[in-house]
Amino acid sequence: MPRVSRTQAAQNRELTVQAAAELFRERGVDHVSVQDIMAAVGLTHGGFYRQFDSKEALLPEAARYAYDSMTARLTRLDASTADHAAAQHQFIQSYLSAAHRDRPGRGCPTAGLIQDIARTDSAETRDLLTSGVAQLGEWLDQPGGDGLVTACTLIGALLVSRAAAGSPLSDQVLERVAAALASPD
Amino acid sequence: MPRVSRTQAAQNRELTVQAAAELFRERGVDHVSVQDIMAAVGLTHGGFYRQFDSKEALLPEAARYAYDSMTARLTRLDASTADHAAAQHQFIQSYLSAAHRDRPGRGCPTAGLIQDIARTDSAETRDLLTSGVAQLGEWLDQPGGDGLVTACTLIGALLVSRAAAGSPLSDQVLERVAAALASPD
DNA sequence: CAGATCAGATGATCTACACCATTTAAAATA
DNA sequence: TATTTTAAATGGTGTAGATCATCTGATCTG
Repeated sequence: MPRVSRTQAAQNRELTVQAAAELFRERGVDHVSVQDIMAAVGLTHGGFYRQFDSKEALLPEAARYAYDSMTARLTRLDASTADHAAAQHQFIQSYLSAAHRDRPGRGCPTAGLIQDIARTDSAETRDLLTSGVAQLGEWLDQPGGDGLVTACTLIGALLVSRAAAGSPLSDQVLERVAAALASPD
Repeated sequence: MPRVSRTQAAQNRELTVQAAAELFRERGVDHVSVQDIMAAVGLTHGGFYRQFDSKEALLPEAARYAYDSMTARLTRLDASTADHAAAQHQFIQSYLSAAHRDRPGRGCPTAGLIQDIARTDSAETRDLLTSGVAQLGEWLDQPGGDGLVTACTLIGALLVSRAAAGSPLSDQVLERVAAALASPD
């Protein structure tokens, strides 16, 4: 059924970006077809190219959406906890949870998109990762240690845990990194 | 020119695995064609399927080769330094170097293959990563801190640095993580 | 050294997908 | 309501690349 209201069309576009943001993080850009994305929204692949220039052009938009979600999450955490240190602690706990490991689609944009961003030509997309990591690093900063280093540790641990999924090491990594980040060293 | 001596054929097979190990780490399995691999060895794509069942089947062999190289490197480092702590220090320095960032093809197998291994169905391949990370973690162990955590930090930092290549953050990450791992905290 | 073997070359097939030209009809507008 | 827009569907086209059937001739075996 062709033609939908303007607002509906705009919403469809928005939903397409969101679906891409989820699927890209889950499977990686290469393992998601335009059909997959459109099917996730309940549309057919044909209309895609009226809204976007190419599948590649969707990556920056998807990345922006994912990073915006992360920023919103950090803000929400600060609002709902006693102090920033408590927010940091809670973030680290959930970042290193099995749930986060097993659900990359709604998880950390950096962890989910890092490889696709590493090989994209789009400077815009690369900038999104760069500022996202910098922002997270600052948010994680604390008297005792460099937040940027903490961010790298979290990202590395999550990626290793995902790649090792199924083996005992996968859980061990999450536990031991959480323990190390909790103790003052 | 068809038909080559047995030893030549065996060497060709070996070279194919090595080329795949390099190309896979550089570009990721999806961005390397069977032709690319065979061309790197100086052969045509046709003969590939006499030696290997599929491109997928090459991943475990390539991963094994890459991890063996890493193990050899660690052993060599221990042999060429005063004590293990010195070897660890030197490893960390070179791991976090711009050269390592810019040359994934010969670099850390975990950093290079982590996404492809995360997606593969091959338990054998996943086991290679698992034991590789565990081994590196033990090798990096020290009185002050958990080597597995250090390994995650290194891997995360390298991946972030690669994805951010070109921006100042890319160098910053390497420097600040190196500084953090050098100081006792 | 004759016959069997098989590494590697050639060329083709088959599939998956990105991308696009065209159509349709509902919504927007006048 | 008549006209104009345009979102989305349909149905391709073109290409890349994995896989394989077949051929060739050098190497290996007896």
